[in-house]
Amino acid sequence: MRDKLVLIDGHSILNRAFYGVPDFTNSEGTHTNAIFGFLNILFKIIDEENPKYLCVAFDVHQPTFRHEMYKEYKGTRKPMLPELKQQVPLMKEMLKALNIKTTELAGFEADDILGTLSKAGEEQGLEVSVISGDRDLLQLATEHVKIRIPKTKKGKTEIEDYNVTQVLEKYSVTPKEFIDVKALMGDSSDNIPGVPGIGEKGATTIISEYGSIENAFEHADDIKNKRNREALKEHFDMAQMSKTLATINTSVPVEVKISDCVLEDMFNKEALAMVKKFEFKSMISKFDSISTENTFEENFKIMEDFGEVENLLSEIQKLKKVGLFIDLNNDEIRGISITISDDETYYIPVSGFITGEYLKEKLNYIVSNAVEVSVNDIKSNLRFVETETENKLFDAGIAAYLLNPLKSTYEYDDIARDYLEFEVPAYDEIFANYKKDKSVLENIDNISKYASYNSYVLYKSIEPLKEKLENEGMIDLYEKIEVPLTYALYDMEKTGIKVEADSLKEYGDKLAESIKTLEEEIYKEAGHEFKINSPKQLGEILFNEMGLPGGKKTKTGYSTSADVLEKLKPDYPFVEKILSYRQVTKLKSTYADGLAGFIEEDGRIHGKFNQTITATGRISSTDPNLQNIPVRTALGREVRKVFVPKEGCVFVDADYSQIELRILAHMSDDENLINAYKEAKDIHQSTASLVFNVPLDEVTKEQRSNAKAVNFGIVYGISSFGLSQDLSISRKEADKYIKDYFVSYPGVKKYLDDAVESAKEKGYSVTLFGRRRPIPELKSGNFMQKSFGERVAMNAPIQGTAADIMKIAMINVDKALKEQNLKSKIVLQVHDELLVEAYKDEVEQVKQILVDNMKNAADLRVALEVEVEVGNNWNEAH
DNA sequence: GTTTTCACG
DNA sequence: ACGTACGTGAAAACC
Repeated sequence: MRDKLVLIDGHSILNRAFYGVPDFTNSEGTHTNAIFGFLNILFKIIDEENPKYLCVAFDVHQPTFRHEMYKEYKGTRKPMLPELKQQVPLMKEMLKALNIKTTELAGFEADDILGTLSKAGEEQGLEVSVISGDRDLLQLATEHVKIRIPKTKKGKTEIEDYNVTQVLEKYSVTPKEFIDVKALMGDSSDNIPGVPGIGEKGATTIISEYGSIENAFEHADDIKNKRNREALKEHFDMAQMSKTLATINTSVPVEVKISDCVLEDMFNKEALAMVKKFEFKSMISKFDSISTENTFEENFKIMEDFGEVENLLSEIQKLKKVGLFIDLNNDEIRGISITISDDETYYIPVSGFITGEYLKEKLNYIVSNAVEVSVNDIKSNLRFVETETENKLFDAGIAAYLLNPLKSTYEYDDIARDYLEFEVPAYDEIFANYKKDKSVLENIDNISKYASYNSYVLYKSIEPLKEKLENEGMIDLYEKIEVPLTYALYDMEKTGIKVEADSLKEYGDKLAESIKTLEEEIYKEAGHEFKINSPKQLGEILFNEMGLPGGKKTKTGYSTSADVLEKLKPDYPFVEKILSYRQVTKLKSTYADGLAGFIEEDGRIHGKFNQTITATGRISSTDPNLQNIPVRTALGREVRKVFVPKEGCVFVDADYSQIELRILAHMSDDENLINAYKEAKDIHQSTASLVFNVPLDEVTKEQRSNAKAVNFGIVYGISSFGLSQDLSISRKEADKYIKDYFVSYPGVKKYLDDAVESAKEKGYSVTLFGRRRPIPELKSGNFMQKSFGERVAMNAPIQGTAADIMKIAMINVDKALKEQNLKSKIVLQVHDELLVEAYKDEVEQVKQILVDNMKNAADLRVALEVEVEVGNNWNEAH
């Protein structure tokens, strides 16, 4: 067997990866998609070929020899986008870390280096693979050199291979002849002019017959196609020049020797550190073999002896701070890990005399005897803690979230990397291969290692996180808002909300009937059965089989979204049935069936309210999502009727009225907007009056509704395109609305401009309470991304401030309910709405508490208004 | 696992 | 020329 040499065309593959992989950044805002794609291709190739040698060639960005001769043809290539450009040096660093040889040569293109090395490799008796996205290189294919062209589609990389036979099959010419084909047809991306008038087809025909441009020119008179014949005769000089340009130089003075390119020790510490920095989570498992060596581990102990544990914990009263991790298995305590000093970390598993109950007891002992206990998520730990925790628990997850709300997780490994400047193995590394081999999840060494790293990092992170919060002006936000809130949320989750399972079932049955009827009607009109909820099949039927007007919209085919169908509805009653079908199936699957699965034995749903998810500071709701229960249609609202207060209670529902617009009025200090609120005007009507320049009492319904859309648009970070879409008007008209709006509210205009400018300067936007949202998109060279960043800069302070205010209100409502010894409890929060399950004799007090605390949560230049209602189900109360 | 759609604020 | 309104989560279809 011949040894293998793999040669990679660096820029070409990076470029392919950049355009083939959707744009993304790590949490620092560095674009990493091209690097990710490159590595995927690299690892795939290495997996397949297991080469002995590997080398990556890059272009130097200087005029190359071949192009130097014909400078006038340079310059049509587009400049590299900054998102890609910034990845080039990082890619080279990454390769260096992987111990992969890279090479570049001033004055020559990567092609030439690859050509030279592939020839040399073949001569040394190696089997050579050249990896490039560029078909130019096909000319290099020989018996022992194959060209491999990776294609990234839909996240998967597939590689097309070309040896001599395959080139011949696909292009009907030999690799050498391929140069001549190119000389005739040209290549605009490579600045090869070719012969005007001869395209791919003509070039292939000529060369497959005559073998070369020279021979073809000699026999030019025999060429049958008149246009091609004349073109070749007239422009033979162009063809010759193009051939020079297209020919890869296979004898350039490369500095590297193939023997320098031995592939070894790729998966080392440095490379792992970079992969982690880039946050390529899926690649970390490739480094399994090295992840075992670690410096802290020696300080981690497993403590199974009852006496030892007792002894250890008896010292606890001296402790200032503790890092604590509760290890759960099926919701039961399986062990705990505590870190009590830099080199004392203990994992205590449940075994023998050490029972779950015992550990829970000790846990409470620790909390009451330590000055400060650092945990990752207070809310999820609270069910094991019965002792008073006031000001004792530090929540590293929440702190890390405030410092960067854009991350998807705030695990110990993220925290170590971001705030402690060291790397620790992540879950996937410790439990390597658990997807294939479940036993690794049971392995005590893995379990203790995981638990220990958790408590160790939690222990170490208190000061760095607090210091950072302090420096960034968010310590109050953390202490006064987020931490108290997490207790309020814990209570809400524990309380849950009662849902009538029987009524929900009936509702589901009713929907099922309706679905059946609609289905039959739809199949009848379509002429056959199909998956109505498949956009692909539906698009095919609507726009091809039935010939409805409307073109493509999505990457994959026709758009069949509601706003497209809505426009077709008046002319085609059929699509109305589709829309109904969509609505009814949605209600059934997501709500009727979906919610039923979450009703617990107490007849209540205990959903989760997540505090570290959103970019703006809102809370989110999952398992199930209780913040998107239908309200806009009558049939949807039926769902709300099954949400009921328990026996002896009613619901009291309190709603902020237009909180975001009021915040805008406050933050912009716009005179007209503030006055409108002060005079208690209908804000949309008032806006319409100003924007359309009509007296207040002459504002039409349509004008009001348009003004309402503009008001929404302002809060979202207005764009004429967005507004035009929403109102189904032209962009020009939308533009005029916006202009007129800004004339009416010049303060708002100034505020929004300032918000964008300030965010550009600082890199983040800020709410009234100091909450930050980083906006890396503002630095993008991509128009679309940058525009997105600008809209975010306008929206985030407003949406975020509203979230802050609601959080303050919740804390105070919760506190007031307790202080007044009421049994009534908050059960839901839906961004600007609070739902309280109120005992009947507490209703008046509850109403008062809600209104007072919500109104007084912030002192703005315009008053916050709260609407409060009472009902026997959520629908009635809202 | 990704894409599309749609429910809410 | 580009191609979107801001913030979420869940289900079905498809690959």
